[in-house]
Amino acid sequence: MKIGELAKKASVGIQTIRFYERQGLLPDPGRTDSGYRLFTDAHLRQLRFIRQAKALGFALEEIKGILRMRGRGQCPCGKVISVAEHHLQNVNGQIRQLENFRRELSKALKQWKRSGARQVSADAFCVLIERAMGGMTK
Amino acid sequence: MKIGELAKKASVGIQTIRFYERQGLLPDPGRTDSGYRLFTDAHLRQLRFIRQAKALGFALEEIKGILRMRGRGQCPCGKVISVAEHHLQNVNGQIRQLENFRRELSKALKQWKRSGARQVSADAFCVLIERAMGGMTK
DNA sequence: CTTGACTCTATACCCTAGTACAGAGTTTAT
DNA sequence: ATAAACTCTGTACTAGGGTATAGAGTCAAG
Repeated sequence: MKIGELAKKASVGIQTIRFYERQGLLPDPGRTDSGYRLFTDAHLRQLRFIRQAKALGFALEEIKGILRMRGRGQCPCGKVISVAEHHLQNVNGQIRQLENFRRELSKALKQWKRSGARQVSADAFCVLIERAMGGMTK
Repeated sequence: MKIGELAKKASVGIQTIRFYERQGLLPDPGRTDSGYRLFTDAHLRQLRFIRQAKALGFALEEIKGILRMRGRGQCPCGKVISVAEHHLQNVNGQIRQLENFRRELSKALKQWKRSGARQVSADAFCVLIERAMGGMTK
């Protein structure tokens, strides 16, 4: 398939595909005689994988590393695991922070709405954020 | 206090403080006769607030808006609330995604570790990410 | 009174992840 | 055969959030 079709199927822009190719995130597609890129379903799968991993918070560089390892078949070292574990740490931290914040925020929103919400100062909001951060490691 | 002391107390770089000042996130500090910035404890509190809000995922522009509202005392409109609600939506989505991913990832990590971990291919990791994304809205 | 640490402005640069545009060539539908 | 739609390369630009450097002035200790 040509680049436009791939872009549509993966819901990304054409420029983005060429950008990923330049960054080494997508393998060289074949070309027609006239130089048009010709992608396969494997490219589509990989492109979707990239977007998914990105949505989970992986940086393009990390994704590239993972793809490189995958390309070599079995991974002889614990690198995949350490990448995953590292990310898991971050994920845990983020979840804790966000949950804390959500709890405080939704509590405050309810109260504010009940009380007419006309007296909500941004100051109260700031205090809320400060409270929501309380007990955080970082 | 001078900029270096403030930087230390808030654990940010000196450049960052000047950057925030330029961006309108910190009010004009006073100056000595020779032009050195002189910050107060109020600046320190505000700077800490900025870092906290940032850690919660607010963009500098949003933080600026909140601070502007706080500066005007009471907020006459529901703007503070709508900022908060909007962010809460995002937070909920992020938490759901991350929890899903964490569950899958930690499960897989345990299995891999038990089984010697020498056979963990990056491919398995990719499959995991694909599974972790399953049932996601976006 | 000099040396080293600190601060000033201004400008430039970094990274991440794209997005846009110009100008040329190619394919497809009518 | 021609216009619309598509693709190519290369370059430049964007936004967000800083970080670095140069060259000059200032402050404190010995």
